[in-house]
Amino acid sequence: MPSSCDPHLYWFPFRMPQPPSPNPNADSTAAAPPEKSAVPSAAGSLQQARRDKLDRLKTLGIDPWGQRLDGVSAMATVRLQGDALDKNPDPALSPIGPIVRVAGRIMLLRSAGSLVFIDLADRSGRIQIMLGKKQVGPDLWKIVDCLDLGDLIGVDGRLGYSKTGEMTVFASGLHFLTKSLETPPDKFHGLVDPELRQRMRYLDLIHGEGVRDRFIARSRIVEAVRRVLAARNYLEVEGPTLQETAGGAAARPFKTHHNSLDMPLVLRIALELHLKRLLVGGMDRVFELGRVYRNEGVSPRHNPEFTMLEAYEAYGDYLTMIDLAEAILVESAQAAGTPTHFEWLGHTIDLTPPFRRAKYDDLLATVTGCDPTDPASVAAAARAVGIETADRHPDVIKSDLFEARVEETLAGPVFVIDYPAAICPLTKRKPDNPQIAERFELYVAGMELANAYTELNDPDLQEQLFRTQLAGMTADDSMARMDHDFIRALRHGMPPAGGLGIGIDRLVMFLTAAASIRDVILFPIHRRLAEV
RNA sequence: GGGGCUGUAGCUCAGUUGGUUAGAGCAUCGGACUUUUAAUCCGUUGGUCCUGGGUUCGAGUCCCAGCGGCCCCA
Repeated sequence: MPSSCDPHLYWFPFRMPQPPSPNPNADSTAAAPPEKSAVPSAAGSLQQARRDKLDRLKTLGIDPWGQRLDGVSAMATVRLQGDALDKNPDPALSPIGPIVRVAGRIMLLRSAGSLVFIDLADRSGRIQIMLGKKQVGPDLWKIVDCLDLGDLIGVDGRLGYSKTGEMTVFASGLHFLTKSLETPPDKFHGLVDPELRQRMRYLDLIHGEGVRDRFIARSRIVEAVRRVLAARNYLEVEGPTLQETAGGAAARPFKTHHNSLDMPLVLRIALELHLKRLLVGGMDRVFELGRVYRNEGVSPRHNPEFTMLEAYEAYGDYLTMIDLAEAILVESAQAAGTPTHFEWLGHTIDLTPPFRRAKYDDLLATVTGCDPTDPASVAAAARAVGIETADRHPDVIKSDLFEARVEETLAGPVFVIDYPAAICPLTKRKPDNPQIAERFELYVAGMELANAYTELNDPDLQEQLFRTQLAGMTADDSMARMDHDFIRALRHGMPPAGGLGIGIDRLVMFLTAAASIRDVILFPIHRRLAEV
């Protein structure tokens, strides 16, 4: 696995979905506290063997749960040192390198008589350790006898190359750090069952190829997002996640309750309305990177909690935010090590800026052949693909048609600009055409990645649009719930502004070529396990 | 909500037309080996075949229901 040894390579090719795998009960068995069962089971005897070694360590005066160990070098650093050495395979001349100290988890363990080879892993990579009975002496050798796959150890030794040319730390010192009492997954296949991988992410991170690197990439991407915004003098803020009214998006909220205030609350579904209040408050350029919660279905592209970036810039508009979105994408891609050209979800992606820009109506006309300015023509095209048109707003029909026909054609990245106004209740209309809203969405591989507006700052129009949206809808389904305090804030004067939202999980999916949002969320939601 | 696939040892997987006591690799335990690379070789241990019904002389296998998982569609 050269990839996990290279601290600068975070990008991994699309991982094919693995076939489902057996044994949903294994998880609950493993999660249960160890029981001394009268009936010997495989799990029980495997655990017992490890507990026996734990006891042997105690007898030897070794703390099986370890202590602080200073001066540990990362595997990647040690490998760079090793690369600079003479790769002399002659055992008489090797090792010749510096003495290093490494620490990590035992991934592979090969015993050849009184010689033991270990593959030791930390976050940055792996390195081979050689322990010789003669070299470490009888006392340390008793500890070597107690080692299992999965244990954590520290090793002092000279860096060099084995007879077969493998970079190796030839151990002279051994620090036992932590005993592992559970059997690790198959050392070659690792954890395959996607459910087990997600429920036991800690194992997936240890054994799954590219898994850890993908989450490292996620961290680098978030760093890059903050870097781009900080460079533009944006201020990072934190709005409330507990709210009285869930506004800023069309989604059902999770409901909760505050005990001492005896007050029903909902979890936020968007960051928008509070960030705009901050524009009123003179914060001028603000962003929040935060979790939002939507009480909706689960799919390869949806998790009930996910991470959003929203950024608002006073005195800008949606075209300001196009530049910002493109900068964020380009910088993030560099940070994640994403190649400029790659395949994702069946689409060929070219990340070379500037990204294509296309008008909503033009795309609709090209793909469907209808006249987007003529509601009758749009409705006819919609009915042709089975969309209900009776008693529905023309813009809603247009939006459904766009989703049905155009989205899947957008390999992207492409900025779709100028949306039908009626589906954009928080967006400023074009000065010369109130039917068109100053909005863009960024599409890649048929998926919405970013969404931005010239923000509506007319309090009377905003209130009217809230009421229009509310009419004929249940509160749960409303696109925009009435938020009187927000309207009052607008009456105090919100500067003209551009606003941008990016789904961070989808951004990470895109830049690491993940097929499912569950591959980029460490602990995605799961059904509860059946009672055993 | 509809459809398809799927659940067997700690992990990864076989399991024939329904037929004796359910198998393999890894892992475990015991043995050999001071240069191994998923080490190898010899031996060993380990099972609520997801759960509950049903059909049958006989069910891991067929039927029904349920609980999970993956995918597609809405």
